[in-house]
Amino acid sequence: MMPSQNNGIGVTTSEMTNTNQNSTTELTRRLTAPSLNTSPELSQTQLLVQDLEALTSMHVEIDKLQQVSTGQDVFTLANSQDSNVMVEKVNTTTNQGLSLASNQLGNQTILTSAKPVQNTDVTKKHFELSGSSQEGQQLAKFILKPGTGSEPTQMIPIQTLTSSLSQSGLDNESNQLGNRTIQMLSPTKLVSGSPAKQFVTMGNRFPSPNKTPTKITMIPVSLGKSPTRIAPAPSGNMVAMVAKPGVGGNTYGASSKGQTITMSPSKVIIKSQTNLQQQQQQTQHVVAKQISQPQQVQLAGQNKQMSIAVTNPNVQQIQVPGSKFHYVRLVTAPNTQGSTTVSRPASIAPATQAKPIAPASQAGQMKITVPVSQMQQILRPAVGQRVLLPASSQIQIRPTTSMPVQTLPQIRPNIPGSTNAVAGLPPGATLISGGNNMQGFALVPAQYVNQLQNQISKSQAPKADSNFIPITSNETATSASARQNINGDPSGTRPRKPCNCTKSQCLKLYCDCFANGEFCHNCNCNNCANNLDHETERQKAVKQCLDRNPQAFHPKIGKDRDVGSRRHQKGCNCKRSGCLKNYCECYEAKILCSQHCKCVGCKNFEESPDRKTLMHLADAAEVRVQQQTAAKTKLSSQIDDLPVRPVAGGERLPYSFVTTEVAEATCSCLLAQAEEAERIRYRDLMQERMILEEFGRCLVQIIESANKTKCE
DNA sequence: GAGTTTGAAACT
DNA sequence: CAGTTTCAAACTC
Repeated sequence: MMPSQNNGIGVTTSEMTNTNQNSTTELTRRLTAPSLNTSPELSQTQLLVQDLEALTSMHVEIDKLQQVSTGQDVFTLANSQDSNVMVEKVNTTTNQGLSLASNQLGNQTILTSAKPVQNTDVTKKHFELSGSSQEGQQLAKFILKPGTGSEPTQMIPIQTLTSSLSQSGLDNESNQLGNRTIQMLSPTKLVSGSPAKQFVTMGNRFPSPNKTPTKITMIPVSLGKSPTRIAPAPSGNMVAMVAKPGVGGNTYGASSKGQTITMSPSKVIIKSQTNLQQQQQQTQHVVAKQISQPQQVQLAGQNKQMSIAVTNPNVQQIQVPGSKFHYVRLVTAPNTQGSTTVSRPASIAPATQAKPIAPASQAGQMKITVPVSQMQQILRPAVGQRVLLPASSQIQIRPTTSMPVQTLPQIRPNIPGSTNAVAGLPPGATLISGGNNMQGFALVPAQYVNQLQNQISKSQAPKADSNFIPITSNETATSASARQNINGDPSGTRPRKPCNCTKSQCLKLYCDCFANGEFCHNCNCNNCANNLDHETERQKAVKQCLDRNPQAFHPKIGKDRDVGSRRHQKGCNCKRSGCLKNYCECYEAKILCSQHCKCVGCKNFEESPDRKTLMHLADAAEVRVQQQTAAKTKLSSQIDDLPVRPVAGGERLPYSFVTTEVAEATCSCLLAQAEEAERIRYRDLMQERMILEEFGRCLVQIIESANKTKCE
């Protein structure tokens, strides 16, 4: 956690080395002064830019800035007579007219230049910003303060602001990872005082899609080491705010005339109203558990769609004891290209646009649509942490290793009009009804998101639709495959067996569901608390288990590093089963006992005759099952092909041909074949095969004679 | 389906 | 850490 004194970039005002230090210092002084926002001079547009990468690639316009802040809240963006500010691409060669902070400390880089651009529109102020950054490093954040008239526009590094935050009593946590810094504000700040204090009105310009991913936040926020961003709002009087998450916090907020959205990795609060004061009363929560890095939040104007863009799926789940929510830590995406540059979605599209937010090249995006007008229907109070997911895509979700709290093995699509569509939805899922826009959507626990994104990115992102806002996913939850199914199904696709717990509330490792990090679903358990409705208890239980054994949720069957084969990590302790029954975890996992086992009378070793016998039996049984399955399939297909003959009063069904006589004749044939196979002393398998083949021939005969009958 | 056996998990 | 108890799955009848 970066101390607030460090101001996020480790640069103090006195360290600035720009050419207009005096004016910068003066502005800094004003900013940090109690009368900061009441200063007429400061009632000018100020833009806080999170990092240089954003600056060098973004194109953001903020218009209709209003006086939204008073007092010491440095997040307030004061109104300006120049109602617009535009930040454009860096141009290091034409630095002029701005007071700049320039410094570099450690791996932190700050903006080095900015200049106003010739205004073509007198209502707008343009700036060109420049700076240097080291890839993947902390970047500076600035306040842009456009001058009026001949007064030079000033730029102040964000550390000044940060410092002010601390002084103003806000919870101010910052952290950095890679090139991201996020500061946290107390959530109480979100709702206390004049609402106007806390919001920034933003315009409806958006970064060009073909530019580098934009990272502009009105207020940078950090959750742990995770970067989080809020994008400028697209239209209307947008208000953006970010606050600290936590039991009440770390909330990213944005608001427009009709809506206020506060968003965090674990919680999204959406308010819908026309009055900011009413907002506080009408807050509803969309709790996004394990949501994948909500880096960008966008809001359209009233009656328009709210957009939530979430990028970078690298999420670590954070278990917070006693917390109602599952928190996530957002971590830097592993860079597979050897570069430290963190790739980001290239654009932030206006929610009002009828175009997809992200470029088409951004495969793997998950799209979320939340028509504001239906928000009340969609968002429920924080019963659980959920995120709105499109249920129309084929989704399979698998448990991940790193997440003790996990998901169901499968989410089936919600096909509009299908009554079965809801059957496969996970616990906590909420079907969306109502407007057309919501068709095919369901609210599901957000911890499914990782896996969901994983799947989506593997297959295909849903087609671009103006009704959707993408949640980009450029990396998948890789831990999913790590958990091996102890039943020998590493794919995890096999449906999990329902548990039958009666006393443990499914909150102990006795419960397979819980032990596998899954919610109970379609189980036969009593008094189950392994679900979203008992999150607190569940969290406690998870913590308890982890306290007892940090590896409690790790797969029991792993790979032996030396041998490279699967083995039980702890080994079994069997005493009476000889490790040849499913009581034995090794045997159950179809692996041999190892030196780690403390079993007595073990027969589960390579050369064990008992084991070999069992294996043969098991193999034979398996083959038998396969053959039966194949025969059934073949038979059913032949029956399907069997033509039906119309009879008086209706159609004659195929089985009408299989009379008692025919059945008896068939049995005779089969018996004869069995005797023949026995006489030849074929192995059991072969005998079965011969009989089945004979049965097939009988069937063919039946079918042929039926056809003849039909033709006659 | 009820009752028994078994071994992992939980507890002391 | 060892002994005991609890628990739910596996197994038997």
